[in-house]
Amino acid sequence: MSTRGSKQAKAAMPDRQSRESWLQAALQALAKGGIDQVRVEWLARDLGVTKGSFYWHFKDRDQFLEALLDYWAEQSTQTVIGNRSYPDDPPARIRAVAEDIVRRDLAGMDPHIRSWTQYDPRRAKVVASVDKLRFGFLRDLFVAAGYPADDAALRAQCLYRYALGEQFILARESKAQRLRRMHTQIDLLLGP
Amino acid sequence: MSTRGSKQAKAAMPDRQSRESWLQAALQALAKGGIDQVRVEWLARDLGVTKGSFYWHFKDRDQFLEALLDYWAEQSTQTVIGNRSYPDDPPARIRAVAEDIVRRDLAGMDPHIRSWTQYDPRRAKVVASVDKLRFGFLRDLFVAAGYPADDAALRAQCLYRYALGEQFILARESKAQRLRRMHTQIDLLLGP
DNA sequence: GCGTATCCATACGCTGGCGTATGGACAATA
DNA sequence: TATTGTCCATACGCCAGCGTATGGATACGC
Repeated sequence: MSTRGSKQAKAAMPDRQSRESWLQAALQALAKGGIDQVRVEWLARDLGVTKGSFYWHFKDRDQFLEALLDYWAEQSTQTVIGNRSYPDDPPARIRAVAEDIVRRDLAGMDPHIRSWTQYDPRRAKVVASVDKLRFGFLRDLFVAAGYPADDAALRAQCLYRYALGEQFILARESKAQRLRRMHTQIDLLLGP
Repeated sequence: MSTRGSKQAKAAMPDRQSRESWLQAALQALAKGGIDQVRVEWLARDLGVTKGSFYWHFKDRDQFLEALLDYWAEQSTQTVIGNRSYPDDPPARIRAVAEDIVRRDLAGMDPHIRSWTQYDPRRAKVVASVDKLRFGFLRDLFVAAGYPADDAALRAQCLYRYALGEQFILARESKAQRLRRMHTQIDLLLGP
């Protein structure tokens, strides 16, 4: 599947398939224990190969981590935006998007990402762009719901920060509880 | 100062002074770059001593990290609760506490702490207890503001998650902007 | 078949950070 | 002055994880 045809040119596609599998494995490791769980030899063991493969696909660990951050940015924006078809009614739309955020597999990754990229300007820039994109998406929803631009922005920021904070809490809760609380927050934001 | 008298017993107090300075330095390192910035020899360099001191005060790095987590828990609960004298009027009280949270030096530490302790049951337990304490404090404020227990709890949870999420955002904002947004959130929570 | 490109295995050197062993500096007490 | 206890410096062994060098395997084109 994918673009791995049989008669591809020589230096054209640098074999995305296996390259992406490394990144995927790294994301999983990152989600579990933070960035210091992303070790070349550990990922190799997870994938059932050796380091030889890694150093064929990537120059070194640093460059790999850069690629990993970009990969995360791509994943975490694509999955939130544009994927599903949401209802047209603005309030219902906001609720649907918010519920989708709660359900996301990428949920829980953010603490590790932020902890990792903080105080590294180059990396923080990538995270900031993701924030900007996700926030803009939420803001437009509030604009569509009829709030003036300033107010919509403020409400979107509140919702976004709430959603991020939700990922922090390690408490074992049912998804229903999280959804109920999320609805509480949204209902407040959809008020006057 | 403190309890470091001249005629203390032999094995009574294990010299808290210098022990705490190690923990303090570790907290600062943690705030900057996460838990993998907390390295024995790096802290020693920061403190102007050598590892010899560290291994006199602590058994090994693992035990030190346990102590560090407890130290953080102690700091981050004591600073929020009980320290200052807040106004008596419940709404004003909530605002004052929230502003205090924004101003805290410990702000920004939470992502590192959460990323570090996630998926480590023993450590997660410590963080959960801190959450419980801070949440309880906020909930009582809403109860004092006249909300029934269930509603107060829900609103406190919303506020707490919002405050945590605020620490995630790396965007360079003025403190005034953060305060204004915080007031927006609080005003919503103090509504019907 | 032969050459070439792609992808991975094996083996090795190297470094950074942990932990330990040992002794020295300093203060307090006798 | 001698002794004891507290705290730190120095020097070393050790290992995990990074990166490299090299060769083997497989598939494809000629």
